[in-house]
Amino acid sequence: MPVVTITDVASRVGVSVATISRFLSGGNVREEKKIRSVIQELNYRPNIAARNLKSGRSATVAIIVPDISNPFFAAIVRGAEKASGDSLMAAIVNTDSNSEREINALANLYGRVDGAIFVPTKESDHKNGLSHFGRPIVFVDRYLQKEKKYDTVLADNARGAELAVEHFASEGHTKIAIISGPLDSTPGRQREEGFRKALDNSKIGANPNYVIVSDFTQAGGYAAMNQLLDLAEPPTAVFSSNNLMTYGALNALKDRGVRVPSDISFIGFDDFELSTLISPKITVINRDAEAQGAEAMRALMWRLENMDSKISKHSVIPVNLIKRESVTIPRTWDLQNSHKVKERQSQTSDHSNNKEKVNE
Amino acid sequence: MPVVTITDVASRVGVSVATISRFLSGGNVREEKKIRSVIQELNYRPNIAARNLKSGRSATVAIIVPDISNPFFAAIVRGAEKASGDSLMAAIVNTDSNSEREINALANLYGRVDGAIFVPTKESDHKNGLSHFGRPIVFVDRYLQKEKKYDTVLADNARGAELAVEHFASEGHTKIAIISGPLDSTPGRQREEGFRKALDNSKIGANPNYVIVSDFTQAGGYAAMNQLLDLAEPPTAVFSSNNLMTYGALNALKDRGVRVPSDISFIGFDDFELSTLISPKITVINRDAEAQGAEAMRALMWRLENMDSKISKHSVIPVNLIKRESVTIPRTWDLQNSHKVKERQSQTSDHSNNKEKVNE
DNA sequence: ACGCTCTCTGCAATCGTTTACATCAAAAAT
DNA sequence: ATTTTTGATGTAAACGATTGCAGAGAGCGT
Repeated sequence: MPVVTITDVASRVGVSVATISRFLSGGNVREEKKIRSVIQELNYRPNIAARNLKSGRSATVAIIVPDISNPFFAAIVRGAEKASGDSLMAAIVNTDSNSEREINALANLYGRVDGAIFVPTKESDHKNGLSHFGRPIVFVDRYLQKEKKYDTVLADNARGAELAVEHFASEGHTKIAIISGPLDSTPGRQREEGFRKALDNSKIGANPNYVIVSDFTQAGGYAAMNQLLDLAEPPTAVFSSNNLMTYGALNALKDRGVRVPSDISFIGFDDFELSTLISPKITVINRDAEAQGAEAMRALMWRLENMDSKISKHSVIPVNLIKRESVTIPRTWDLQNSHKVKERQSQTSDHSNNKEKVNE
Repeated sequence: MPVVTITDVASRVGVSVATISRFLSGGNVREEKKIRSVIQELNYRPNIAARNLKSGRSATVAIIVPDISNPFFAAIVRGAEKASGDSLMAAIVNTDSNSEREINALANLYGRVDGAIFVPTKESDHKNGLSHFGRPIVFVDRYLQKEKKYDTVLADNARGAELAVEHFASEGHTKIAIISGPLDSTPGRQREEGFRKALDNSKIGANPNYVIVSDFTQAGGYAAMNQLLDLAEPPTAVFSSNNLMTYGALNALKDRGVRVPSDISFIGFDDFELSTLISPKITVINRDAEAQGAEAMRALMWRLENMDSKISKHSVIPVNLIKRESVTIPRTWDLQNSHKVKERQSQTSDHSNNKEKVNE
């Protein structure tokens, strides 16, 4: 099975290679019909490497995510793929939430793709890997704080946290805790900030004991929830900043025999497949992750067509509250003793060095 | 920022491009040190398209899976990526369990990758997409029955089903049902066959009413479990052929207030993240999916080095039973009435057209 | 001093496309 | 009938790397 090239097709049809090439790129040619049949007959496929070399483009983009098995990232990828249509092929790269692997991926991808959709693990600097990459990058869900020139498609994280707090508050909760993601990741930071800002606005005030900074993993959520339950005055409501920590937190609750929502109310960020299988069904903050991925792909495609544009685009995906069964009013005992929380707050608020960040 | 090519490096160092190229591919050159520093200084990166064109290889392989958000496939991918090391880059392609998208992926990948690890959705024929692809393919977890020449890395599916049946039987169950995957997918077919063979071997015999052929989705599992519960004599033990259907089946059980394991015993194929979060903890048949992915990558890499070898390799990944809390002895009532099942079996066994397949 | 091997070098062809340019026939305008 | 316009075509030069080939020194044995 010899490899068939454009030259073979040309000589078989009896025209020059230029004509075949023009046909391939949609130009008008006289022998269109014959060309079509010869291509079919010889089963000719253009050599992509040659095409890339000449054109300087690969018609491929990368989608770089920390953990593709996380349903949320999977949805982002799906949305992006759908939006890419036939014109572009998407190569998914999994970094296992490992910054080193991110840098590696960018290096490997250099020259192979025309651009990338990137979900970095941390907000901290990527040295100069990005400029070396030298191609458009759209940041989704997370971004690098120091890299202002790149397009971003983020969720309305602060608003999501706010919705959770408001919902808790409307049910009468005052002892509201957050299991936060890492503060050097965009959603972790923004949700934590939103959470505390919302508490301040509602005059409940943030209790630093009720802010546990964890790591977006199931194990982290498990440990964080235990930490909250070990407090002298455990919270009556807990907001978990992502789906994996939600799994862990619920696991901890179950292991300690704490019932949801009668003992403690719970809201998680990001809906998850089994949210309705477990009991009770979990109330969550959600956003359309597929739409977010699609928006990112559109942004990237626009950028590829407008490489020289200096303006950077920043889209925000709305969030919403899905009420299910994991939130109810606090237990009577907690209601009666809620003044204690306020006392405790005023005692502790002075050494709350987290507080500063809220006002940034 | 002009693109810097090998020529720029060569002229800067004061040698020919051939020398630079030889340095790049590890040859001995006199000016090694200077070349290194100039490359650094100019930030030269070889043009991959040019390299691919000349060499005919891309140093990239594709991993094509039906649903990357399924933790099982995610594990396969992770294992494969790990095994690939630095020499190869892996591009993941998601087909959404859609045969058309599979064909499309193969076509798009043509020329872009040196080979592929492929998890097809169905066992039925891929027309001639595979031969058009013209590069090594290793089939993992699933394969195409008509394509004998390709390497495969399958799980010991039949043995897995057998383990489940044996475990049920050892607890005294005789009314054992399977929620099977589609019979035109490898694991679906092999698990169903293993299930029935095991029942036959154990002299319990397969009851066709207890074989529900579903579709490997959560909704399918839900419907299938309901169908089983609607039987005049529901089974006392149910084996679900994959993780997604397990979710659905457990959901159905919960919605109908059927308790596991006191009312019904349950085993699922493939472990899943939340298997210990839900109550009771689910007993499963498991296999090391990462190892399976790694084995596939090794097979592919071997094949790439031995393109002309005519022998095809077929590896089988072992399975094991993870005992947790979802299996116990059947309820007394069922025990007492177990003879009824046998009556029913003999009544229905004559119109069991599924039975034939066992003896294939 | 001679030929021999050994190691490194540059030259130039090559991989399979795309595309600027010139060409040329046919259709349209005069 | 002649000029102009139109549209498709072929020629040939890229794109940026790799590699067979031949040559040039250096080292070494005789």
